[in-house]
Amino acid sequence: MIFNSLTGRKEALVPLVPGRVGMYVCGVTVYDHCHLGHARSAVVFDVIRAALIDRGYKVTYVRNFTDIDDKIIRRAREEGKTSEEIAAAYTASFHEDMDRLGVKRPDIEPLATGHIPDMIAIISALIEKGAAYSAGGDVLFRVKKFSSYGALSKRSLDEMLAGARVEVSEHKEDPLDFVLWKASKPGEPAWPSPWGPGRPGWHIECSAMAMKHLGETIDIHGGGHDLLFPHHENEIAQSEAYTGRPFVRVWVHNGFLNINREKMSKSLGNFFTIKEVLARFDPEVVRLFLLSTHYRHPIEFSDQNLRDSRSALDRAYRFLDLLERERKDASSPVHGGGGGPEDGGTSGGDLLEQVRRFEDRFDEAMSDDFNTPIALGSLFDLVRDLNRQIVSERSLGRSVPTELLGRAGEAVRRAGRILGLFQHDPRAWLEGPGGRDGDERRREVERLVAERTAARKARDFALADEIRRRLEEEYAVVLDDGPGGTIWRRKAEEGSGETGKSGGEKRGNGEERRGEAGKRGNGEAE
RNA sequence: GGCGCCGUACCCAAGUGGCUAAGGGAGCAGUCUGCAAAACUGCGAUUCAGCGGUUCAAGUCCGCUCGGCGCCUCCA
Repeated sequence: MIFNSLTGRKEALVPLVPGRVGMYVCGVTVYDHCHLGHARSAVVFDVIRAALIDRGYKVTYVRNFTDIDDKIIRRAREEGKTSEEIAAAYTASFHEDMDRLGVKRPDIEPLATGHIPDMIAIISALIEKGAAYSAGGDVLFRVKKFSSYGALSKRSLDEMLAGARVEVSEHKEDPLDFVLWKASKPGEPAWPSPWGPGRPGWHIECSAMAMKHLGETIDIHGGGHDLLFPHHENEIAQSEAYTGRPFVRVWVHNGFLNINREKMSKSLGNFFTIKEVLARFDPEVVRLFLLSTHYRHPIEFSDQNLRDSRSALDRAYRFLDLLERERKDASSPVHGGGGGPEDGGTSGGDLLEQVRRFEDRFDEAMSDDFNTPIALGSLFDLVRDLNRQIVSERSLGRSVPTELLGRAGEAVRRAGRILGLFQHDPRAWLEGPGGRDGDERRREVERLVAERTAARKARDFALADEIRRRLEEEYAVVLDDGPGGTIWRRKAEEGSGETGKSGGEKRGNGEERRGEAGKRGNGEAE
């Protein structure tokens, strides 16, 4: 089941072509670095795509770049560069962010500037059909000609007019009409067209790119909730007026990422870039955080929430590490841990049952409108259940059959592949980042641990404790004496501070606020 | 002004008519441990913003009130 913004309820996904899903998601306008709100959208649809593939669909995922637009032009002018240079730079920045977040590349990443002829073709056809008109070098869509306008955003033409915030331009026949083609001013980037040099309006590019790559009717069209109106409403109008067929079967909109209860956005200036966040938190921590709330609900960005996610992720990795160590122990002759495959016993049966139950619950959750919070809940249930089993077997002098340990680990890893989590080796994750000094640090830690083990053997606990203290203070390493020897892991480090402390103070100046300052809450209360 | 969303324990967060209100984080206590850590066990909402209503049964449906937010303009 998948929630469709158009119908307002969950529906079964019925692709146009059985077994294949065409999915288009509105990408970003490449005029600046992306903030965490953009990351949410990308991660959400990354997971949706993976869940669909897991369910056996052949998915074609298209996500565009808006690489020509007023903001890009403005930015280029400010920096004395070309629009192309700006677009290229921030496209690269976006890719870097996505790669770090483990967001897989879509199958196709079309550029608006690469589809100008397609847009012109659509616009020309719309004019012929009387759905659009040219005026003063612009081409506008005649909204009143499209009777079902407002179906997606559930508002009537009258209501929209009553809103009175619609820009009334001199060329418009009607205030609600929107631009398909925009005449360029001298010096601005321009493409030749039947209506003179100009550039595409924002909405037409998505229609053109979606239809070009996925056909006239696409199965899933997604984007942030803020795109629902007018962007997606306009896409529907122009596309359906053009083809006469339904444009999209299921509309999917992700909720906002809030900060201090407000939407994180460029125009409010209350954003943290993905790079800023990743400087303080591991990408998987960020992903877990983003997936811990259902994709349609708002999620609150805060240091505390990120730290909670880090703790939760550590718990999962500790569990995965335990599985692997148990496996080694059980198969090592030294331990002779009896847990051969035939040792199944009663607990083995329970355990297999628990793993299966987890798989079922996980799939069920993901199938129910991609309910990642429930999916994660089922995962942590499994963690608790298996930890419990392992402890109880241990107390009986036995170990859990290695096959089942492997089966459990695989189940978690499969879930992790869909969510983009648990992609690290558990020991490497727990021990902390390697890097240039990593090996050096590791050797030193190992040496101290061995030294302490010797001290413990000699029952020199004073020295052992001293070494532990040193490891914690100098290496931020915490020790864990277990039946299989001493293991160590990095202490959950405190974030380095700056970014999160302010907790979303608005950025005072910044170009984003230009002309917008005071739009809200500028102190002039009535 | 129009349309819409949200309000669940200290924090985060599922649950959308019916078993004891998932799960994570934090806290406290216990088991284990030379000491720790982890893990496990127990404690923690007789209650789901408030008030009415529908129903045999409501956190879940309806109405009102209070509080927060979003879209209507570029925005994931």
